[in-house]
Amino acid sequence: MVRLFDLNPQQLEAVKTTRGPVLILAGAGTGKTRVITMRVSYLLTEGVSPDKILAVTFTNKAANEMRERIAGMVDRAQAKKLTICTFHALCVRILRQNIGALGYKTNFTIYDEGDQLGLIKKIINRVSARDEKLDPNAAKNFISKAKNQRWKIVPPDRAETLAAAVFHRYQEELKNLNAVDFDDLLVLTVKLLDEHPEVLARWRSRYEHVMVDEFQDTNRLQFELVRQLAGEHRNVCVVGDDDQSIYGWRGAEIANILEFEEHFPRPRIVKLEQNYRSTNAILGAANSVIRRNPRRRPKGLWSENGDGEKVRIVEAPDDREESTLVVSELQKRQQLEQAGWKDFAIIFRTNAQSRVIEEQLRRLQIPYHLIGGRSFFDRREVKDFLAYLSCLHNPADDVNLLRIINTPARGIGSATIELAIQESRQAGKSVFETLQARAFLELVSNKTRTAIEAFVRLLDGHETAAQQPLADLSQVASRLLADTGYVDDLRRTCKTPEEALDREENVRAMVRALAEYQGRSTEGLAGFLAETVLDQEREEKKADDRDGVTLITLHAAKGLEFRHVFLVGVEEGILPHDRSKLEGSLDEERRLLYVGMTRARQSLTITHCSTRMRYGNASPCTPSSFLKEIDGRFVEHVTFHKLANAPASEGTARSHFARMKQLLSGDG
DNA sequence: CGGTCTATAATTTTT
DNA sequence: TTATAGACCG
Repeated sequence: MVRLFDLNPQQLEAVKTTRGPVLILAGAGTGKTRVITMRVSYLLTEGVSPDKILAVTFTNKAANEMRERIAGMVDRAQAKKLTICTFHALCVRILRQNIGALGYKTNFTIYDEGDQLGLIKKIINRVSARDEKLDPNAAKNFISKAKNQRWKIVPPDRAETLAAAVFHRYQEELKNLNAVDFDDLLVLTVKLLDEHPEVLARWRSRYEHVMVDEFQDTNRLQFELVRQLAGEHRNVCVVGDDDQSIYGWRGAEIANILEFEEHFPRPRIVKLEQNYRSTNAILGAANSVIRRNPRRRPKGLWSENGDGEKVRIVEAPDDREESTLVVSELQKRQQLEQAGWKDFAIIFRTNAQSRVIEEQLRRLQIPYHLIGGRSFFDRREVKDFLAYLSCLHNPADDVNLLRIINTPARGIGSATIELAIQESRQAGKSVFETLQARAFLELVSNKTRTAIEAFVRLLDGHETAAQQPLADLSQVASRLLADTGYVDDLRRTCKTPEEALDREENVRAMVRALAEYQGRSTEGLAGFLAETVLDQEREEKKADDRDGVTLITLHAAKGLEFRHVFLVGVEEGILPHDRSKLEGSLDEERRLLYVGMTRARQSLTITHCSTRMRYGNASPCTPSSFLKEIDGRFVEHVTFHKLANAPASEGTARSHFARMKQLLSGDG
């Protein structure tokens, strides 16, 4: 049953306002997730049919969590009928049914960013003259930005820039390949609903209530989609916090939340400001920083958790000393409070900062858990594996074919590949088809021809095996790996045996994932590939339940909380990052600091250095200008010397003392 | 063709 | 410092 009596008045209002547009401004730690799940349950008790409710999130993780929490509150059968998914998954669902109207086939494949880059490189080579060089990554960003702003695709003859020409070609090519990229999922869905009223009508009536989580992260297209789906009945409830908008560089439009009323007039606006996470010292400090941002919805977090210890700001001589200090402070606290390592997080702006800290933690044999960095799915061997599978599924997929055509090296070099691409373009055929064309084979040397023929036979054979109705796909995959000698090659090319072992294990994990998928689905290779592309949840589950200190970037830390937080490297140039000044996104950097600060429940320590090793040499550093903005009442400046020599810092000793007192008074 | 060497650049990363 | 992309030679 829905336990409404647990909610504070604002939360209650958010839950019970079920008609018309609602904007819930949910500050950090204000029980947002509870409000969303309760609201869904409440809708059900009001008699709304579960299949009329749509809840959209950004990540699969968030969607899964929401689903689980709701499942624990309501009838199982009802919970199953709710639509809880990411924007992208929703788009796939819509497109799989109706993309035909846009001239694509319903079995389109989804390109991830790697595939995208591969295609762009191919096009740049073709379009641009030798003297002109265009950075493929820059082109990719340009294309993504253009799509998210709903630019019209400019025909190449009228394109003012090379980038625009590449954009046009890219889009053409994608359609030929019957492929869509991540952005297209949104672009095409919005286009579809825009141009086909009958489709729009169908999806509009499908959902009577639309909820969106992390609304501050939506981009223009996502907002447009929400408007299309909810524009008529206007039962739309968006939840977010403009102060935690940190993905502007990815196209998130903070204006969506700031100017919500313009698109959904007269909404009910509910501010959740009571924080259940942190002490008032932490909240006061965080409030004083974020208040400086010009464009935001004013709000202030408060809590009933007491003042707590002051936020400590420490200056260290250099980054190495900084790590030593942070790690030893952390260790002291852990012992004093009998805390688990899981209670601690060290948060930084850039991944590179984690290195020195890791060294320190390793030296003291403190378990830790580094989040992010390179995603599992960005690993070379994982991508190769998926590319092989894609080729089995669809050999006409040039991008994936080119990825593995000479991996491991099998005697098909760049000159041959170049020639094959050219031929395939002239003949209007896929590269794989070209490789089998007599005309093409006559152009290459005997040796190369043999290599190509062997490659074609290899793919053909396994493709046939994979297409068998009852094929054991994981077995086909293992055999393919063996036949290509991929694993042997992996071992050979790795510098250290550990690396080889690690990579080998990654490949095995993919084979296992495929077996697991086949155990629960009948969608075959296509289904596995689509799911894998859209749910690249990192393989960190094992590490998750092990005890350990969390090392994490500010971005990745959003949404998490820790008892004790160390925010390191808070220096001008790092936070705010130098690049942000060029881009004029200082506000977003301030929000990053705000997000970092509000992760802490009990204690927050901010450190900065006088000198830092940057790219191999020492460079002087000054404290972040944001630090001056923190209200002095909540701060304690601790000198490095004092901290380094004291057996326990003042703050720690005080909290220890408080704890003792609590124990003695018998209510601890 | 395939390995090695040198130049270059360097946030953040939900799908 | 380090990763990676392109140039260069065997």
